[in-house]
Amino acid sequence: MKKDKRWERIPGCSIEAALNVIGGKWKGVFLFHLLDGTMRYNEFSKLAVGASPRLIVKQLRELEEDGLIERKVYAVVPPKVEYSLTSEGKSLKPILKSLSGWGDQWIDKRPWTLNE
Amino acid sequence: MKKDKRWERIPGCSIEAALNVIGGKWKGVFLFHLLDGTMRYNEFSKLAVGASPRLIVKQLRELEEDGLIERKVYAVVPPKVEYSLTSEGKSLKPILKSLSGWGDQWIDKRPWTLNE
DNA sequence: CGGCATCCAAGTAGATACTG
DNA sequence: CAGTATCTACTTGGATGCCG
Repeated sequence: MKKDKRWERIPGCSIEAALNVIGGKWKGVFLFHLLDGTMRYNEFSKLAVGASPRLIVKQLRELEEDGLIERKVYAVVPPKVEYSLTSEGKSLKPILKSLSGWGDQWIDKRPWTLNE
Repeated sequence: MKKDKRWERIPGCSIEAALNVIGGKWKGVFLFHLLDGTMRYNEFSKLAVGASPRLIVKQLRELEEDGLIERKVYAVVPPKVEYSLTSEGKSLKPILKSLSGWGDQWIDKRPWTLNE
C-alpha cells in the first residue's frame, strides 16, 4: 500500500486515489468477479491465467487492506478460505460495470489489434 | 503499448482492457482534466507534481496511441502543442466522473490515513 | 516551450520449490 | 487447499543534459 502524500493537494487526485485502489494488475478482474459472490483462492488462480501465486496473494491482500474485500478462513481440513466484497467493495459495482462495458466496446474500436 | 495476448480469453478481461488504458500513473488525471478542454504540455507538468518530463510524455504518447487524445503541433515560435480528447476519449467522461466521485468518498472512508 | 536521449536506481512480477 | 519463500528478470521511473 502506497500512502502517497501527493494525493493531498493535486487537483483530480480523487481519480488517482480510485485508480490506485482498483488499478492493480488483477484487482479489477477480481473485484468484478466478486460481484457474483464469494470466491476462493483456487478460483482466482484459474481466473488469473499466468499469474504466480505470489502476485495473486498480493493483489488480494492489498484489496483487503483497502477494505474492499473480506477474507474469511474456515478452520477445517482441507483449508478453506472465502473472499467476498465488503460494502465498500460493493459500492464499486456501477463503476466496475461501466468499465467492463467501456472496455468491451473499446476492444473493438481500439487503433491496434492483437497479434499484429 | 502492450498488446497482451491474454486479453483474448480471460473472463472479465474487458475490465482489464479498460484499466490498462486509463490505469497509468497519471492517465486518469490527465484525461479528467482534458474533460475541461485542451491542455498544453506545461499544464500537465504542473499537474503531475514530481513527475519527470520523461514520464509525462510517455503517458501522453500512450494515450495518443490508444486513440484517446489528440496531439496538435503548431508551427510557431515558441513551439505550441495542444492536447485534446478524441471522441473515444470523451466517451470515458461518465466513467471518469464516477471514478472521481468514488475516489472522493473513499479518501474519507479508507481504512488508513495519510501521514500515519 | 516542449520535448528527447542516456544512464541508472528501485520497485514489480515471474519461476520454482516447499509447507501447514 | 491455500498459500509462503527465495531468487531472478523485467519494467518503470527519476536525474540529468541537450535540442529544435
